[in-house]
Order: sequence, then structure tokens, then C-alpha cells
Amino acid sequence: MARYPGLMLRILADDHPAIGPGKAQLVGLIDATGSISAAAREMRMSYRRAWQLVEALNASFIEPVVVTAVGGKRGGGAVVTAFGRELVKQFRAMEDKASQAIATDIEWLQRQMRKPPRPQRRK
Amino acid sequence: MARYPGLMLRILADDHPAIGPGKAQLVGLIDATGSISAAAREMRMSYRRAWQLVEALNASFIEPVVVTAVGGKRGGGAVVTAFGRELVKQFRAMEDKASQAIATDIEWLQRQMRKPPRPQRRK
DNA sequence: ATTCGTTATATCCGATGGAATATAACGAAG
DNA sequence: CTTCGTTATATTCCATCGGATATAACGAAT
Repeated sequence: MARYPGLMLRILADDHPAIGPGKAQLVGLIDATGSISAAAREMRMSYRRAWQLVEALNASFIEPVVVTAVGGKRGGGAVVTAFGRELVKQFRAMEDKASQAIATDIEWLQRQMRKPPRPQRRK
Repeated sequence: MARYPGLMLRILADDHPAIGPGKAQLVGLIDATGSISAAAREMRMSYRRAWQLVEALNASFIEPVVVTAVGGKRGGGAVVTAFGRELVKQFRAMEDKASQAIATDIEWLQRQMRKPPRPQRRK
């Protein structure tokens, strides 16, 4: 999910996550597919969850991030607003900048990490 | 919990959080108090949880972060290793650098945020 | 030997989150 | 008016997480 290995960045609003890697990817996929459900399918996420994330996004910001239409041709759909696109773009840029800023630190840190014997969750 | 308003940074090992704001704070408190349970009390965290986090930290890195002693004077205690101190220091430095690198972006983003009507969790 | 506070560990339980499922509403296309 | 795929919403179920609690082990100090 994280675009940069070893780094996860989230932007908070009042200590609650406003946008992070997951929402950014979701909005990107909605933009690509024109549908919340299609984006959810691609992320192997339940429609309900994806819809909740979209709801949270729209509630977090002044301008809507995703606008939806119900019924009609192909049942409806979802469109990412210009602001939504800008939001994702900005967030990706932040990931880039942050990653650059601490790249050497991350390398050092990862050199201190134990590789194999990490108890991973079962499939 | 996040030291910088609007930013949360986590360092991942194989997509699992190796260190983040919570563990960093916990290690800092263990260093200050010399005890896992005292640190947990200060963070209003159950001892079990704190102990699990310490276990995860020690499992994530080659060198131990916290070493513990059982029994004896005052029942035992926990000591943050030199590496542990360095780890926290490095992580804090990463937060600083990342925060600086994206400060203007965060300002822009927060200007787009809806302030009051965010459904906050109940106490 | 007793005391004491801590680490270590197990067990139980409640809250939370998310998946799965079902259903309704919708509106353009045919 | 029927069809169709989607949004929207409620309901149910289950896994996971963490808090609460209890207990054992420990070892220095008394």
C-alpha cells in the first residue's frame, strides 16, 4: 500500500486521519474506473468500506473529493472532482518530499532491522 | 500522540509498522521511568499492551531496544539500550525532517479542511 | 523467610472494524 | 415499463484488538 518501502505518511485533522496511502489509492482508482464499486473490487475491498472512506473524505474537506450519481446509464457512477485530483496529487508530492528528506535515515534504520524472524500474519 | 500537528509518520518493515509515534513515546517513557509498567501508566495504556509493543520492538531490530530485569530491588525494571535511545532519536529526527519538508503542503491542505462538522468519537 | 514491585503470562470479555449479505432507490437505455 | 449496474443503507456475523484481571516467577532488601 505504501508507495515508498519503509515509509507510511498520514495527514491528520484533529488527530484523525484525513488522508493516507489507502484513501489516496482509492481515489486514484475511482478516478480511473469512474465507480466506487469497481475501485473497491480492484483493491479487494468491500464496497461498504470503500463507500465509508469516500464519505469520510468528503466530510473532511470543504470541497467534495468524489461526487456520485445514482441510477441512469450503467447504474450511476462516481467522479473525482478537480479538487480531489489536486488533493491526491498533493499527497503524493508530500510522500515524495518526505521520502527524499529522510531517505538516508530510512536506509540506516532498515540496516538495523531483523529480516526473517518477524512473525507475519497468516494468509 | 503525533508530535507535529497534522502529520503522522511510521517506519515500516515489510509493510508492518516497526516504529511510529506510539512506540517512540513509550520507549522515551521507559527511559525516563526505568519501568515498563510505569511508562504504561503514564500513557494510560495497559501493561499488557506496553509489554507487547516492547516485545515487537525487540523482535523488529537486530539489537535489543529495551532490556528487562525481573525480581530484585524494586521488583525489577526495564532499561533502554544505547541503540534504543539512538533509535528514538533517529525517529524523532525523521519526524522533524519530514515535517519541515512538507510544511507548506500541510498548511495548504489544512486550509482545505472542514473544521467543526467532523463527527468526533465520543468520550 | 517475608516482603515488595516488577516482569511475564494466561484467561476472559467487551468494543471495534470490517466482511458478507440483502435490499431499496435510482434513472438512462432499450 | 423493464432492465441493468451502481449508489446507498441496514443487518448480521465474525475476527481481531486491547482492557481487565489474576497469577506466577523473580530476586534484592529487610
